[in-house]
Amino acid sequence: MDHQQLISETLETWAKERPDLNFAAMGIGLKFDIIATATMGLATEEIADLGINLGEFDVLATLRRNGKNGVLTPTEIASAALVSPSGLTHRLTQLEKMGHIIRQNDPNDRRSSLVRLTPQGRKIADQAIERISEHATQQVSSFSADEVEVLNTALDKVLLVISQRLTAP
Amino acid sequence: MDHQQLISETLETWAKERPDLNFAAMGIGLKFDIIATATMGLATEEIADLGINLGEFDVLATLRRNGKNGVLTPTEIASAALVSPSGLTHRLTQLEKMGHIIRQNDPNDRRSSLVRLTPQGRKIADQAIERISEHATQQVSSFSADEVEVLNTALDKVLLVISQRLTAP
DNA sequence: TTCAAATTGTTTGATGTCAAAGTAAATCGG
DNA sequence: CCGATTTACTTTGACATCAAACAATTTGAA
Repeated sequence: MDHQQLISETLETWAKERPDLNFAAMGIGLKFDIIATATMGLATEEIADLGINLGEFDVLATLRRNGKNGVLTPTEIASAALVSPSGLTHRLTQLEKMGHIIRQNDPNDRRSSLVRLTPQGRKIADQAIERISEHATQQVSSFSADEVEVLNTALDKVLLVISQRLTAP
Repeated sequence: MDHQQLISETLETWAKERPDLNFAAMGIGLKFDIIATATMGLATEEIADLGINLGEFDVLATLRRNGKNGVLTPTEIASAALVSPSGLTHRLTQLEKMGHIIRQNDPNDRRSSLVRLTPQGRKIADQAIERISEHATQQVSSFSADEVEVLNTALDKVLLVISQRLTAP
């Protein structure tokens, strides 16, 4: 069964069982979830042969993006990549094994460390971002510029609601 | 840092480092991911005190929705809940421990089994769907009916692209 | 100065998921 | 009718993630 059909059938049967509730908004949430899961799954496949997953790419990308020397502390990476400290430790360990990053001592703060992108890691990051950006572009290639604009605006509005809800629970 | 800001900063720095690539579409993908993750996280919190997570709710909901007797086979549930067979087995085991479902032998096919919602499980499912539908409604409460319509249309279009891409890899 | 509090990164333990192998039973082709 | 294939579910092993506990270090206030 098709995803669209699955969602509409879900909403219809719920409406029949619980006519006292309103399910219109829930459909939007379901769609977000299915779209995000599928999109991330496809992106993961795009870079699988580079030997990294999407989380590891996110770390490389954060280092690659951050300018001249490609050096950041784990704390800086974690907040940019929206990952827990323990999750980041694991990613860094994997990336270091692969030779994509190295961990050095921070001369100014011995609690901390400096994560440095290696030339090899930089190369992988560049290959991955090419594929991922192209894949994303292709995914909305059937949209007009106006439609992309409308979609972005709507997404921004949802993001705003979420940010408010997260900061003021 | 705010999610919106994080995304726009990411896109801007990428554009500076790789002016040869187009990142407009990638921003949409990032937004989908962040929205879906946050939405599912909030929904999980909504039902946490019922003792179930979102995956387990999905199983209860599938049974609850499916009409008169609340009985389905694991295969039927798995395809409706978009979960792997092994993942479903684990969810059913947990739900059975809690007394929300029971597994019975299928008299017609001894390979199969019948998963039945208990009265207690039905009660939990009803409480959960109330909270989740209300939470979803609240999340888009700042949207006009027109805006909801526009958003749904855009999401449907993305879903269509994804379905095509998944069925024809 | 000194010691309590905060910060940084890692370790540990638990969870939820999947892919692949495994077991059991039904079905289908010759 | 019987062996091979398919189907249905479970088990196993691996993985990514998180929260909480931890160790090392810095900061800041008395």
